[in-house]
Amino acid sequence: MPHADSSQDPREAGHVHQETTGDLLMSAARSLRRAVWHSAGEWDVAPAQAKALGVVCREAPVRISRLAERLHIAPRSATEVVDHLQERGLVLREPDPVDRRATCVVPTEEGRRLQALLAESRRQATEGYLAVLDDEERAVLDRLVRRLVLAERPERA
Amino acid sequence: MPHADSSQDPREAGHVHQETTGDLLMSAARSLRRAVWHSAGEWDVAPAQAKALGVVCREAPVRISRLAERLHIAPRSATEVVDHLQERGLVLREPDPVDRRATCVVPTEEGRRLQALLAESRRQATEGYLAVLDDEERAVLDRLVRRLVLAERPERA
DNA sequence: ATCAGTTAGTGAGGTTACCTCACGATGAGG
DNA sequence: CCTCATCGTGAGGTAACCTCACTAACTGAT
Repeated sequence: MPHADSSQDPREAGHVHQETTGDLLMSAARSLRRAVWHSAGEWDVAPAQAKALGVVCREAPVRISRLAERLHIAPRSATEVVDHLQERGLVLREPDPVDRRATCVVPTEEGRRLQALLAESRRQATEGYLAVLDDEERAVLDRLVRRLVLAERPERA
Repeated sequence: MPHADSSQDPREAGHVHQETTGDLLMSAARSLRRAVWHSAGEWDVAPAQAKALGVVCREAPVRISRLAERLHIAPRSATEVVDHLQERGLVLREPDPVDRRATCVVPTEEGRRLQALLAESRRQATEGYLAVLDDEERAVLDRLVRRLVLAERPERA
């Protein structure tokens, strides 16, 4: 009845072997996300904000509605993401010159610098996480997960 | 400047090709999570509740503190998860016979039935998502992601 | 038996990150 | 001009987590 010593609990002993490929895929991704999140710890940037900053730097000037699409969130929520980034001096709002209803978001110099640091830390964390696989295995994994992702967005091939 | 027609935006054309293995892994997992979530839509169960119900059914009777460990959340939060499951008649709280401070959570018949349905729907959604890969590719993917996961929990091998 | 330290669950209060609805300003097309 | 649609955001809300504090109960030493 008590679960004081989980390392002796027979119900867990073979747990990894019972996990399906799907479970493992999600588990691996979760671990990678944690590694990436942890690697960016010194800059205190939430994942959603980091992602938004990345979109802004890549697609500037970008409308808030467009940012919402890219982040898969409601436009109202994208407003708040931009609020936070702007508060930190990482982005600016500018009027859209061709449509006065719209607002364009652009990165500041500081925003671009932070984005570059975050991208590098993300790259290193990923590299470290995948280091358990050799070059060929990584190439195979890349091919397989790319297949999965492309199957969902064939128009992007 | 305007992004009205994103399918014509050259900045996105080669996007998938620029994505790293890590990005793709996380993207694939996200899509799988969405597929699983969507497949369970008719039962209106949040992912966290589904996961908790699974733990309760597998390890019953299970203490709330143990459940919190398994869910990687604070015990206080596990209390609320159990509250919600109990409100839906899916689990019951019982006194722990060996420690009067503790509470054990057990599934109801309805809870077990729903868990079985959720597990099957999860299995089917995963199967569907991975169908784009042939048997051998799936086996390779399984092996690779299992390597990644085991590298993190070697004591569970 | 007593006591100090620890454990278990939960009330109280809080935060984050999302959401819907509604609204004013603006644009497109008839 | 008018109707309908678009854009961003104010107002208000929820889910899912958290910390802190507390009471009840347990453990082990004396």
